[in-house]
Amino acid sequence: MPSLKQVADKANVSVLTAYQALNNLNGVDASTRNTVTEAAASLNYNFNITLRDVAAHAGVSITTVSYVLNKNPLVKPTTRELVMQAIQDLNYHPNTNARNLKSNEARMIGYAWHVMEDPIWRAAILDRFLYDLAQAAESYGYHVLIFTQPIQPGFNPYELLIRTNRVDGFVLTDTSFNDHRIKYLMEKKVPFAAWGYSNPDWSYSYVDVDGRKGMQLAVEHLIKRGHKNIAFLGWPDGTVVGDARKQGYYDAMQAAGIEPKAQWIGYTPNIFEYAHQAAQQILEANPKPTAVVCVNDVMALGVRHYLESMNLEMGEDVAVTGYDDTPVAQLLGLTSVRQPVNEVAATVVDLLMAEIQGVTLPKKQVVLEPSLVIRDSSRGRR
Amino acid sequence: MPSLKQVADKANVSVLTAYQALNNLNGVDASTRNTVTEAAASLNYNFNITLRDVAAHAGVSITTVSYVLNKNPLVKPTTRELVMQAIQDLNYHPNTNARNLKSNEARMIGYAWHVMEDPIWRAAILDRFLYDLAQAAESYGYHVLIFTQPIQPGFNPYELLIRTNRVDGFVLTDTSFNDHRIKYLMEKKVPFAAWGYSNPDWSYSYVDVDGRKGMQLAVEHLIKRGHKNIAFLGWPDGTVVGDARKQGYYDAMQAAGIEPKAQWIGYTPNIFEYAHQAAQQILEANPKPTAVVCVNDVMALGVRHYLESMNLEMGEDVAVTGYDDTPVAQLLGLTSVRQPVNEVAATVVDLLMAEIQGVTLPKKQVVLEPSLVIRDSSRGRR
DNA sequence: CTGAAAGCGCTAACAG
DNA sequence: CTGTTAGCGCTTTCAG
Repeated sequence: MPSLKQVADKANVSVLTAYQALNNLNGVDASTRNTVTEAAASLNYNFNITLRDVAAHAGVSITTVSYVLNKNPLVKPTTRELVMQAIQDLNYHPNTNARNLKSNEARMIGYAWHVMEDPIWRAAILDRFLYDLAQAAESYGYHVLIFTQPIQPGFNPYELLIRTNRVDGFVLTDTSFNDHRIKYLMEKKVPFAAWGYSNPDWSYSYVDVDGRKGMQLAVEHLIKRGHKNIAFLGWPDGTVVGDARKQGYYDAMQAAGIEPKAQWIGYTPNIFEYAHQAAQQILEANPKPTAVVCVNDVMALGVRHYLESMNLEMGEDVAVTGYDDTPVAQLLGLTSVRQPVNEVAATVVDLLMAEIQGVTLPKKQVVLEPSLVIRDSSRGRR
Repeated sequence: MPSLKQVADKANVSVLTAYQALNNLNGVDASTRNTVTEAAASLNYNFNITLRDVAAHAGVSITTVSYVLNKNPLVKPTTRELVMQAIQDLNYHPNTNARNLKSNEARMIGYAWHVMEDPIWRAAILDRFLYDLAQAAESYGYHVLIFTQPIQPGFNPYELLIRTNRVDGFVLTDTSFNDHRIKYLMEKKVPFAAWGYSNPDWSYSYVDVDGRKGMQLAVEHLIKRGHKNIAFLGWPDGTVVGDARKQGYYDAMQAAGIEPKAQWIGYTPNIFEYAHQAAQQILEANPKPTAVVCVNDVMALGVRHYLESMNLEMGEDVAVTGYDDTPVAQLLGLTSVRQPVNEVAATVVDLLMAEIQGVTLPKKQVVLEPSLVIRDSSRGRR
């Protein structure tokens, strides 16, 4: 309840002096400091600088201060200056909770990630994407709240966060077909935007990186290098991401007039060791592939591992490409398809902000193009 | 301003019916739904369920509801049940902003990470640590707010977040000697806890993983495998982390009565390519090392790369160990020192919570032990 | 252009 | 054991 002004009055000094005394700044003599400290203690003052304090120090009403903070153009420039100075003097920062309570918002977006079985991609996405996401959010005056998604039936962290006004909306990644999170959020009309595509008949805000195109780039690159017997190592059918990438392989092969042999196609779960085994099968095919495009970097590393065990060299004996351009790809010289993560993050936040503000965008589905990063693993002799 | 009760009264129905009507739940006939919707519209009702609504529906005062929410034991069990039911009926969730405004807290901890030059460690820490951090925070009813640290003089995100009541404290990682963030936070008495040690004469809450011990484990393991000529590849002196690890190398060598030759010691910045070059120098020493312990996994991969270029095999021809047990280490079979990331995160949050609550812990510096994960890179013949 | 005042949704004396 | 009430710090009509 007590304001800085009351403390100042009680100590018989100015608001500014009271502030300086309480914050151990110089320019206040010891006895004054003492008087002020006692006054503060007797009033049970809590040291929070509020609008009221700034107003008292500037000699204006709190309304005026609020207007200055919110850049309301009605304020006379001289008054504005006065208030700005007072804000500086007292090092005032508005209380977010109060502001949010009043405006009924959180200026916060929620993001949770899955614990996936792919360590390197999981790591890569978190690093680059999360950073870019935070930055994009900050450009809107928002922040990112991260949370975990416990596997507990009857407990929905998304519902909890939105209903308690903790966040204004969500960003999703690693979407799947019939994604239950998307379903829930659409049903409840909760603002969200996703990185990734889900069901063709669901209309929600998302940005997608064209996986078909990415794989085409890889295959075309190999063809240009003289390869014809190009194998594909992917995941079992049914994942949105994997299926799109596989389609890209077929499309590029067809466009080049090459008939992919059935033995060139391998499917395994996204596990390094399995990829090793699958690589063996594929590379024993007849005609023998001279190149393998993989659905992601983990799989490509599995292939590399198999080649090593056979005393063959990736890039020399068999060309290999990965997908996602994880840090490992860079370290090991693996050609890989790179997604424009920065742009994805920025776009996803743009889409989410539109949702939060209730703005209807003409196009709330954005498809971005991946690019191919060529390294030694696809540079060797044909 | 209008409460659900007012809407209900105007439509001449119960609070519960009004709620059901407005949320398109079943059990309400179309005409009632219409009446309620109109009443809501005419009152400009905002669809937020508040304490007041729950109280009205349960037929008690808002205090009682608040007591139930805060598990105040004064409430009679029957009343409690009644209120719980009302909360259920209306799917009520308390507004965090209001609660935080009242209690002057944020129930949020801030975490920013550096953009470092080490991609795989950066990725690794974010993945494991951030997840564990979020989980630990959630166990206290807190959440993690992530932010970036722009390199702009005159702009201090830490100050901004704490002064605006966005967060109650911070978690730091990647601490350095004379860390300016720690200095600032200590000066301003802002609650924080760090993963990592800084200046010996600064007394702040931190958890540290004993780097000296970790390196000792690696060296002892190699000695047990029969190695004597063990080289060390580290960073230039002056980093808290690097120096501790180097000390561990010397200590373990000395304990085994081995005199490390000067040519066995290499220093380079934390860059893959440099590590490759340094490895060459070290391995041309006389007597020639049969093993190299590295200050982290990136350096170890640099060594591995050099070996490959010489047609030598890591683990077969030269034993190599890394540090940090990043995902890549796992994929490539690199023996590495693992930090108990989960425990670090949990402890750091424990320490931070004590700071926030103003509790003085008997021991606010915690040192945890690393462990050695043995893989093929150190298994081969001596 | 500036000020007075109502109130966002909640907590916690204080009084019954 | 429960209700009344005064704010937390801010925004924003509505008067001046």
